[in-house]
Amino acid sequence: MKRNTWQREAVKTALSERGDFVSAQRLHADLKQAGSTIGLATVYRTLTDLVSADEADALQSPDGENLYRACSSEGHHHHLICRNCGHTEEISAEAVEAWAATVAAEHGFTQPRHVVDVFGLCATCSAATSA
Amino acid sequence: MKRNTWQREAVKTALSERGDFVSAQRLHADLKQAGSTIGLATVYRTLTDLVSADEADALQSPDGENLYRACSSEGHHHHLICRNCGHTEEISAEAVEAWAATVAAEHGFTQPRHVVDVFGLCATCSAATSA
DNA sequence: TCCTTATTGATAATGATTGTCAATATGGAT
DNA sequence: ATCCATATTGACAATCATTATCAATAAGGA
Ligand SMILES: [Mn+2]
Ligand SMILES: [Mn+2]
Ligand SMILES: [Zn+2]
Ligand SMILES: [Zn+2]
Repeated sequence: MKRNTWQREAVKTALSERGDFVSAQRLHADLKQAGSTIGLATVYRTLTDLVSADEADALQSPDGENLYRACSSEGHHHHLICRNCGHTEEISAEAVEAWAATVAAEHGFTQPRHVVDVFGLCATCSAATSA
Repeated sequence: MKRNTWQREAVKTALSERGDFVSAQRLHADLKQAGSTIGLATVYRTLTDLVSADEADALQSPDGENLYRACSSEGHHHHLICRNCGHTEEISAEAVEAWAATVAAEHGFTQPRHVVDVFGLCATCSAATSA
């Protein structure tokens, strides 16, 4: 009984068009800027739903803000993020997935979740920095 | 001109005795519980300082709270954390280190850093939950 | 002991996120 | 097409961790 609303579509579209990680606050501000009357709470709810449905990925910025991104690849995966320009590339990490599950089990931990992100300087920013 | 205060010592001691990751809020509550008159702002300031001085490790819990821990081991390592009671076990992950470096290089990223933490329910909390 | 000023802590302010709830809109049933 | 039960929305308040203020205090060199 999941209903289709223009609000949900608006969030999905805005997220896809952007490509990089965005905060709920900023996405809402941009939507309003473009003339939308969508509410902030709805943006939060929709983003949370998208993450649950594996249609978007979330991560925490160093200052604690939650950032969201429309994922092109299906299923669980991780990210390689440029800490200078924010450019993001999706990466699979099967070896790490297995490792996380194994190490949790070995220590008697259940319901394991893992946070795996790689931050660095992308090729472009690396070149600019060394120049 | 860094001055030594009993407040700073109290935080360092409390953090060391605990061993696991704690939030500033909880550490402050425990200190007060034990009779200390230390202020909350001071706990926050001291923890931030300890991290800067590499005397403590910090990480973000899944719900966005900042957690701190007095680290015994010097080198780079990761953690297996109970998201219910905060119990922490240090884990080494050589395979993950290598993987992170490799995947970064493959995408042209330089100066790679990684965030790798596993959250779950420890054996004790798992038993309590299922009971 | 004196004095400069780093440090403290009660309190207010900030800011992201979540809860509330009456009004609205969706989609299946009639 | 019309009804209707209820999922969804959005303005607003509430929560909660963290930070900023700033007057009072105390560390430690002179
Ligand atoms: Mn992704
Ligand atoms: Mn550690
Ligand atoms: Zn870049
Ligand atoms: Zn536990």
